[in-house]
Amino acid sequence: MATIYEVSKLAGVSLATVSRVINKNPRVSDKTRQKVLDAMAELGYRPNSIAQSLASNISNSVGILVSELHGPFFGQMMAGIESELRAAGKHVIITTGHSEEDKEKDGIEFLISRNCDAIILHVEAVSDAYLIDLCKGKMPVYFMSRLVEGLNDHCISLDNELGGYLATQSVIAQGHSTIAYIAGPQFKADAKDRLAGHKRALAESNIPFSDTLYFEGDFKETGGSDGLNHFLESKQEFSALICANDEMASGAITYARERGFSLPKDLSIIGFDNIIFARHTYPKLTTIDNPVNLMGTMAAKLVLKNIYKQKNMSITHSFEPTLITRDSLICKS
Amino acid sequence: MATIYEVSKLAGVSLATVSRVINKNPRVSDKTRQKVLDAMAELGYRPNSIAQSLASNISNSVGILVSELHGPFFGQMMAGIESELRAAGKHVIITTGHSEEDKEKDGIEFLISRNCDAIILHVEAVSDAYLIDLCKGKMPVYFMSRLVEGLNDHCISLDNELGGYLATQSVIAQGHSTIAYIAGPQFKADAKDRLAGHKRALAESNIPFSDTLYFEGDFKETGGSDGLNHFLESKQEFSALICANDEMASGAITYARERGFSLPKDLSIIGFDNIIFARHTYPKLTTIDNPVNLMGTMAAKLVLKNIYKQKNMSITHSFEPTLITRDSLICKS
DNA sequence: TGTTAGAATTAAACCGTTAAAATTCAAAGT
DNA sequence: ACTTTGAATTTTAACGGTTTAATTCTAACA
Repeated sequence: MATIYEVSKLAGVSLATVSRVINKNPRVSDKTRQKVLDAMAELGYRPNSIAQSLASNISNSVGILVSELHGPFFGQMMAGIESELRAAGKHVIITTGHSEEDKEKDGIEFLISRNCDAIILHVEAVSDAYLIDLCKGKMPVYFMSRLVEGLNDHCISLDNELGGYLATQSVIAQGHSTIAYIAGPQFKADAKDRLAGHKRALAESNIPFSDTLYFEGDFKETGGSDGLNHFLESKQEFSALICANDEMASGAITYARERGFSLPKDLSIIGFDNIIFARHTYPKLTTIDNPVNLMGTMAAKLVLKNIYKQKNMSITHSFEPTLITRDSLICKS
Repeated sequence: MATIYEVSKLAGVSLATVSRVINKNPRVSDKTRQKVLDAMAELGYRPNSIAQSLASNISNSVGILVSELHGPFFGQMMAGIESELRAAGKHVIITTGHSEEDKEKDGIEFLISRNCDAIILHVEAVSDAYLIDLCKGKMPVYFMSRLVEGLNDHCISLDNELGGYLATQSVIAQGHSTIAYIAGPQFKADAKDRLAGHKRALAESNIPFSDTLYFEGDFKETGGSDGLNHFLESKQEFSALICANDEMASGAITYARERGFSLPKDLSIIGFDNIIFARHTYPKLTTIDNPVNLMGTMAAKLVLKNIYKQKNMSITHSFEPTLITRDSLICKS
């Protein structure tokens, strides 16, 4: 690959001049600029962004850490961030944390060492204290789907407690009073908040929270089937099932039918997240919308505004979940 | 962030010695090594991988270009590549091409300029000629889900033609003879190959291919509903519907039910890819398995073997699709 | 014609690391 | 005691750019 040096030689100008035309610095005459441009074209020159990054301390790329690369939730999130950033000519460096503390830290270190201009994190295993400490460093850090105490400006978050409340309230509004709940892993803040919202709605209607109608799932399809199986084995009565995310709800729906249920007649089910596939279950899944794609673009806008100094960026830090009514939740018969 | 220079000063040794302990070069005495290690710990030193990359021309990261960040197909693919590479201590830089020629080229340029040690591409819009040319360059390039003429060693591919054949053959084996087909975008090689397989199976059974039972979809849910709607409007008779991927099949299933179909009785449907959600449609989707996650790990192994010189890597370049029998395809009544 | 301001350009230092060549050092061989 | 040898270490020059300060060039003005 041709270097800036070869370009400068061919064009008969200095390195600095070539650098200036690369960076669209106006302090170069049209004549000279053209000479340089021609030379670059002739050599097929392309700036080495590693070298640029080292010299200028700007990489035009922002680091992203997600828990997983697959799954509808992270897919939408990454897509939201990337499209917004890409439109502004910035690139994205993605790595994973797998919801494990060590791997999350490792991923963060990697992004920092890659000289990103900023990093956007979706971390679940790492402590608030660690994050607060991290924010004291030189690298600008932003958080997706997590509200860190005192770092509100750095967070784009969803009111998961409200979402959890909304889900349960909707179920109660349909006349259900024996309600099973499959939670997400409780070390994850969003799973915990959703459960808290569930409990608040329950309390508000004077329905006691019952341990026997509670199951901690894994946020995956198997969590839904395992949870439902658990409840069924325990011979509990319940007319509605709340799942802390749509994947578990899908698993539960499929498993319910395997166990001979007719849905939604025999059991009402509600999910959370409103993933694309939620409208392709049968019955179509009633769920709580989590505008994760939008939140992704917002996180991107946040760094565009703060780091790349773009104007006219209005930022919303906090998002509210809404109920999406479909077919899987009906009146208690 | 502390630099190697500060470490060397604190430890009282030269830059080169510090560099040697960073790189685990044995040519340094235990005593000195310890001094350096202590200094690094005290300063919280972390090598700047940008500078390392510039100096050594090795980045320990491999670039990945996918069409989209969301969607089950790419999710599985990225996850497969990443997990294998991560286990070997390598990192991944992901960017997107959005199935558009310009963006694909732009993404490739970005990855090259980032000094990746190799790049793995899932490109759809760019021509074979361009790729052949690209391979002549200095950057090692590998292709996912695409077979480029003469570049077999660089490709990890699925026999899509066979998959298409398999799907149609299975449908015919169930007694169907009026078969509608919703294809993927025909500028994509895999979509074209799947269609070719479909036609071969048809021909083999002396069933004529009918333009009126063909629809070119977009590989998304809407492609399925639009396609089915198109066939329904045209008052064609057909007892089975083949979709070139599972997302379109899901869309078709949902739409069929909206139009009052009872599935699978009124219409048999088969998909392609075997995405996670295929088992959560109702009826559960019969489909063709596309081991894209496995292919991802294989692509990673390929670069681990060729670029990072790891031993004991046995590579499979070509994968075969298999039929996954579930509930959405039944005998013609 | 001689100044001079301002624009265009260049030279040189720097970014944080690796690596080849040069140097120091200690132990072994004669 | 004096090389020889090989390991440990340092020196110095890359890597491919950016950027500041210094310099040259132009053209306008008195």
